[in-house]
Amino acid sequence: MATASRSIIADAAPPDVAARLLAWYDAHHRDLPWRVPPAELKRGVRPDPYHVWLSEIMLQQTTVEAVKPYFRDFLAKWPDVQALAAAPAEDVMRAWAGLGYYSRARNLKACANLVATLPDGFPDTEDGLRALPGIGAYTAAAIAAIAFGRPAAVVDGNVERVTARLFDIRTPLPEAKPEIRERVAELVPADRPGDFAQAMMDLGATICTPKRPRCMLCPLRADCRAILSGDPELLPLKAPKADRPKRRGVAYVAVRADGAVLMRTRPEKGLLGGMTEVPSSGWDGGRAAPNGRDDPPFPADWRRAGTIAHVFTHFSLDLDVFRADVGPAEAPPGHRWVAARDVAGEALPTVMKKAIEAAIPGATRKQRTTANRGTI
DNA sequence: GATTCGTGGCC
DNA sequence: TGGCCAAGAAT
Repeated sequence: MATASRSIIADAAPPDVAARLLAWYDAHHRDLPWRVPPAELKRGVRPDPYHVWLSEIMLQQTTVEAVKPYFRDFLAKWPDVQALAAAPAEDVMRAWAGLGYYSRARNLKACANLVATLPDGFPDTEDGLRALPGIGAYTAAAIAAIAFGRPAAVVDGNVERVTARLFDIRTPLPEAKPEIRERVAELVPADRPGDFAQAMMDLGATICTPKRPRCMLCPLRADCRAILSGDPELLPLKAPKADRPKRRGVAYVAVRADGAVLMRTRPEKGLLGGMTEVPSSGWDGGRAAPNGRDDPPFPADWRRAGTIAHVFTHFSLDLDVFRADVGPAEAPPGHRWVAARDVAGEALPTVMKKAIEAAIPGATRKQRTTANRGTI
């Protein structure tokens, strides 16, 4: 009888799933620097689209804890999109250094430049947002829902996991994405789409976690089909990942008598695009260990300073670091001498900080300077 | 659809 | 230790 009565829409979710999730969110939401909490939202406070956009770009494939200090720093430096648009691109890259996925910073700057010319600022629709650089399907939906109250289906990794478990979807990712998107779209409530999106993500981050989900605390426990028909932790299924090859390279840290370090800027596109590096060999896996005689930026008494290991998304790198102490010299074409006190302020990706630290301990540590000690 | 693109924390 | 994962986008 019960089975017969629900047979027409046998796999539809109960109509009050969103309401129960929102009630949980009201009580258990995370307090985040870029978030307008539900109580304030109900009081009429509107999120700043610039804050929402900036945080969403930073949060792409990046943990909340890693983003927090960068978000605060960016807001302090550039309080609105006009300020960011007016900033030199190099300053933006320097501020982004360490956060990873550096094309995000380039796209961020390009997007700010564009939005600053629009009379109404950020577009308030999913399609309009989707057309901007650095904004894909997820981010467009997230900004549309959170900043503008649009009923968009916001699907990130958290939502994929929660939804796959809620509906016991056993199709592996990424094949299951369209089905998941449809399921989420059916759940989005008309009145609080932004809070719903953030509630799904908070649930995924704190309760419906990848490992050892805390199902006993889950507000959707009664609705979850993975609990009934299996082990929620096993979902979502995922296609096997490509292996991560090992590569090796050589980095050269040339130190002048006054402490200046020889550096250059990487090409705009590709790995670590637009970021600062010390001269180095290619990082091809085929190259045998440091035969480095041919690679140094100029002949000198290069001495091994150590080897650093670094893991990128698609390869692991062992980098042999050589150091040479040299006298006054012209920087080779495409290179520049960076004064000792300015090294820490360069747009150094983490792998380069490691390499420089191996040759000059303490060189990349940020310290007070006369430039920032007295001001502000 | 498959690749490329960082980094740090966790178990 | 090494694999996994994190509010994905661009090509």
